[in-house]
Amino acid sequence: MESNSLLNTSLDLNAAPSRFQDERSALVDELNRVSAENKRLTEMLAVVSENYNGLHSKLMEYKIKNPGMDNTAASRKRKAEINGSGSEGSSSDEETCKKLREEHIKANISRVFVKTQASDTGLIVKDGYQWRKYGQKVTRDNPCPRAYFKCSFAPTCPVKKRVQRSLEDQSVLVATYEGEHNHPQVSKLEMTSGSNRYVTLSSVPCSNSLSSSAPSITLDLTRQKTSYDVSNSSSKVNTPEFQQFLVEQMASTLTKDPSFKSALAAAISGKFRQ
DNA sequence: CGTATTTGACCGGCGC
DNA sequence: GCGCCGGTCAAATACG
Repeated sequence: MESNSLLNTSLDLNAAPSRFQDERSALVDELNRVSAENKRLTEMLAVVSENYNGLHSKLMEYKIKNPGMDNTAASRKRKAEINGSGSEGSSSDEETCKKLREEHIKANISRVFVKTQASDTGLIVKDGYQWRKYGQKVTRDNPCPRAYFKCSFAPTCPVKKRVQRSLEDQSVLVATYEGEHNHPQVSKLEMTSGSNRYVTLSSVPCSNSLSSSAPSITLDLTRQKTSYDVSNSSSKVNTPEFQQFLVEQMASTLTKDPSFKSALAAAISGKFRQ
């Protein structure tokens, strides 16, 4: 709103032609509209995050109170292990520790939806870490092959990831991370540069730590260059008005993008399922 | 030549 | 016990 008045002031001083004036007022209207939309979406996201955090903490409480009540496919194995060791009653401390470690790694599973360009057919998700591919498989539920990666620091770093194209939107890559890195990122540069421009839509962590389960949406703004080329107007880009305009336009573009909406919906429904 | 990727073989868990 | 399926291994191949 502040930028609005600023724009109007400069408009009067310059006594611009009416066509230019119309263009400006249209842009200001658009700016106001996307500001409102952005505000609304931010509020919605805050509500969703709040609900998720509440549900997640309740789920964790419930799991602690009722171990073994989890009926997901992933936990069936664990359940069998618990039952098996219970009936035998002879598992050593070493085995128990190993199982606990494995469980801890399995608990730190997070899913990340990554929007790629339509022309990008690879299964590479640049996340700042270095990965070594060790397998690829076509699964039953999805005709797109699933790629298996291990962290390059393995076996020191036990983290694995699976990358597969989304069944609903094949331009969206679904990366499933297993475990936590015990070393810093190899290159942060890889996350923001390179031939691919990614929009990391959402991470859906399900670790036991609440602090790490806070929802995050990371936008790679390099993508916007295609729509809003500012390379020839470097004198304008430093003004707060223009920067806000850019931010608003980026937000507007994302909210209008149907694939963004579908991926966001998938991420939110994923959170609720968990 | 060393390293990364590909791809068919193999293994273990699970349901019937 | 058998077959299916997802995950992993490791030899072959590609690449710089």
